[in-house]
Amino acid sequence: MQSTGQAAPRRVGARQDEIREAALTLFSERGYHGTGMEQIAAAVGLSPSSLYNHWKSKQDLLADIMVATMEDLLAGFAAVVDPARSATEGLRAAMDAHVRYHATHHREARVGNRELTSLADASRERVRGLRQEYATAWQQLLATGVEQGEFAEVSPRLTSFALLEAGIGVSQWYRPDGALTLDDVAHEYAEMALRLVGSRLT
Amino acid sequence: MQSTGQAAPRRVGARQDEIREAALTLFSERGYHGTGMEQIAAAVGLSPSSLYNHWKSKQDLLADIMVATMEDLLAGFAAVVDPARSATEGLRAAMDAHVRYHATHHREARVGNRELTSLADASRERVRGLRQEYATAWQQLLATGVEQGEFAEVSPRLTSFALLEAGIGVSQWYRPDGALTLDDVAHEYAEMALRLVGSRLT
DNA sequence: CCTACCGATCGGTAGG
DNA sequence: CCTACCGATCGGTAGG
Repeated sequence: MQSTGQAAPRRVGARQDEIREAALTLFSERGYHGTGMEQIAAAVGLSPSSLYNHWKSKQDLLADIMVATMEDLLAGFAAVVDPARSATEGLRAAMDAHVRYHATHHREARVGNRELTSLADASRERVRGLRQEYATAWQQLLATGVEQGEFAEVSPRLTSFALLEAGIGVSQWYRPDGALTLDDVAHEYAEMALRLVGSRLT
Repeated sequence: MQSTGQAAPRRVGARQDEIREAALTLFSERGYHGTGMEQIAAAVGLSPSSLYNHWKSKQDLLADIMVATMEDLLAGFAAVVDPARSATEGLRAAMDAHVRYHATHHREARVGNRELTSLADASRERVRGLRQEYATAWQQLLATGVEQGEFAEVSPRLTSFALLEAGIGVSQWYRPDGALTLDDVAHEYAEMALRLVGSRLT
């Protein structure tokens, strides 16, 4: 929780960010248990013991990374989905943001999706709660579209699971220097989402 | 590779299977690097050193599990997709099998999707090759449907990524004692697949 | 299949 | 921010 809600004037140290960044890369490549504090230290040019001047523990680094990831996804959803507009526009915007996030944050996506069981109880429950919040927001968006007759009679639950998972998968294959631009991919997936729910406003 | 291609008359020991089973459960719960040989031994009531009478190494257990998983998925696809039938029937059958596998093998799905980087070079390349083979089979199935005008003009690559990922996701939430039966889920996802490609034969 | 044990590495602390 | 070091645990082997 060191990266959010810090109203104190003393800003977060650059070294702290540097260490977090190195940990994020290594956790995503080798997994939490496959990464040693010594490797993180080597990546930033410090001795292992010096890391503890910036972070309480290895576990704290993981918790900060995973909580921030879910908060970013939730903030992204809230920023682009306007409840005053149609469910079609909401779904298009949500899928666009969801895919953009995963295409540009493959390290966060990888860690977020494989290390839930590596978290200590308290932070695991916190991350689980945020994930549930995100899933519920999607499900409600789809339920609204179905109720208002804007979407076909699909299952909001199954459809939201399928769309979320498909979007997360983008983090596994998207490359900035590939044939498809970020705009292309985000647009294609948003169109897929509207096709899957059978939106009548497209 | 101890579970496949064993033409020798001496059959695979029950103990070997027992150990593999325990390793699969533990790897899926705590990850490969988060699991110790001592925990696997405790799960089957042996001392850690006795495991080495049945398996060469911890790494060998992981390789066997991950290779077998991909071979099962490929065999499942080949068993249900009949090239003589329509692309629509092929996609329906492929998605049905894909979802059934993931709903009933959540441990294998979890390990398969998070431990690729924990594999030693040789087996990692082997698993990567099998994954590529599976992805290509799906992509070709979709390309055929598009070429023959049976599906809409979707991107076989992106659509196959989305469908594969959505189906894998089922392993994360499906419960045998839940509201939806295995048949329900497999059927719903197969319908989603046909809707996503805009099949004209439904 | 076990006891006994190997060197290596783990996350983290003491003390300055 | 470093050196020096802690106890614990790691995967694996020797020998019977």
